[in-house]
Amino acid sequence: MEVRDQILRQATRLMAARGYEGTSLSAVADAVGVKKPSVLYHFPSKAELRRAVLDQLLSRWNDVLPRLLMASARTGLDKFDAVVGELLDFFAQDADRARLLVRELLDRPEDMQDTLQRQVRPWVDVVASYIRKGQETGQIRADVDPEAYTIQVAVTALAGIATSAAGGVVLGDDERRSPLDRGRAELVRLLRASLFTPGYLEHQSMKESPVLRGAE
Amino acid sequence: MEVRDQILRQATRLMAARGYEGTSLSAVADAVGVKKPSVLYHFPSKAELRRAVLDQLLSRWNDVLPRLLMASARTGLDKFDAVVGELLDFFAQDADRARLLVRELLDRPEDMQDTLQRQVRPWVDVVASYIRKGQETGQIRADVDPEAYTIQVAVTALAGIATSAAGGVVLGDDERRSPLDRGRAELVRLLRASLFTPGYLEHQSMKESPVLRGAE
DNA sequence: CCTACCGATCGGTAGG
DNA sequence: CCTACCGATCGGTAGG
Repeated sequence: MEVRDQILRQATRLMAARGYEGTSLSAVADAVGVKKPSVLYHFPSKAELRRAVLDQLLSRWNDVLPRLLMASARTGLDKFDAVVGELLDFFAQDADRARLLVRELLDRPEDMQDTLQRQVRPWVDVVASYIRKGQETGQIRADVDPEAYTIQVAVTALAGIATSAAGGVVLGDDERRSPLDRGRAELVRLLRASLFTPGYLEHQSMKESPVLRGAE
Repeated sequence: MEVRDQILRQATRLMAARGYEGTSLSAVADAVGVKKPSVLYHFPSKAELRRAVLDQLLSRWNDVLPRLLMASARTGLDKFDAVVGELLDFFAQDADRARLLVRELLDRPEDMQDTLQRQVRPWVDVVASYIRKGQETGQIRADVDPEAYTIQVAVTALAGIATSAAGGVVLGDDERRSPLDRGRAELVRLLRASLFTPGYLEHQSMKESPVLRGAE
């Protein structure tokens, strides 16, 4: 089992960096320290290896993200910033998987439709229902499209991480903050300012966010 | 010259859909209707073909985008929506090139750093200076980071188009609007609400946008 | 998990 | 712009 996990790890890393077509089974085998036929013993074909890598990615995110969001939603701090911050940190630390998912969306859009429908649609609905609660109590702007907003957050976070290796350099002349921090801070500001009503932002200063507490 | 242009067109289309490694010179030749050595007559290597495709992409965008932004900025309509709308339409109609650029950012992040620094950095500075003017007159929020906001708009627009073939399906059950229109409308709302000051948005209803007129 | 091997396809060249 | 060809590498198999 040790070798199988190593194959998955190295395949994820290599396919994230060079793409599926750009990653040979020999390259995966070399990275693990075995020969090519051993890779094909654990995964009967290259296509099956791709599927296993993607399955592991989605099951990991479906496992970790809910806990992470729940946990940060319970802290006493500014909850919106906490949740969005945790989300961005998670993607940033898991940059290889973020890149790999973007590649899959580009390589096989049709095949990914079913997968997204089953794996991420339920979570979009959960977040959207929180947004609707906030709209009923007047804390969230009435003109927010709950589902579209949620997807926008996910796509933006994903894209920001996936392209950060090259794109961060355009923001290059700030001495105090790294380009990544600067882009991240602006993204959090952008998402917050476009979600909450002006009155709510001014008077509450975002110290408490009933959007997330509403669920408890 | 006819064949050379056809090679560039088909290479752009194929590399956008399948990536550089997933696109063979034979596949490009077949799509054009010639044999592989003819492709290598016009472009001495596959790497040179890639470079030509990317060069054409960037020179086209550097040529078309400025005109497009200037033109839409002069109309009497809501200028912010016009400019952002034109930008999104342009990327949507040029989806192959948007996908290809995202792939290049993933495949060769280091090589793309120089290219971005030279080709897009100047435009980021131009847009950022307009935002600063809007901040001085109080129409744009003081806490907006001009450069980071501009890059965020570009990355988000690019990522939205590049992943729309697969991602649009998650927004699937609205009968009146297509998922793409819905995502697009929410993106425009999000960018607008996070840019302008609440007072300016309420009183002016965005009928005039001095942000862009400031340059005339 | 390995050695040895398979046909197919890759990018690229010679030569016209 | 073509035919003919090159060595290298690809995903995958046989057999142990």
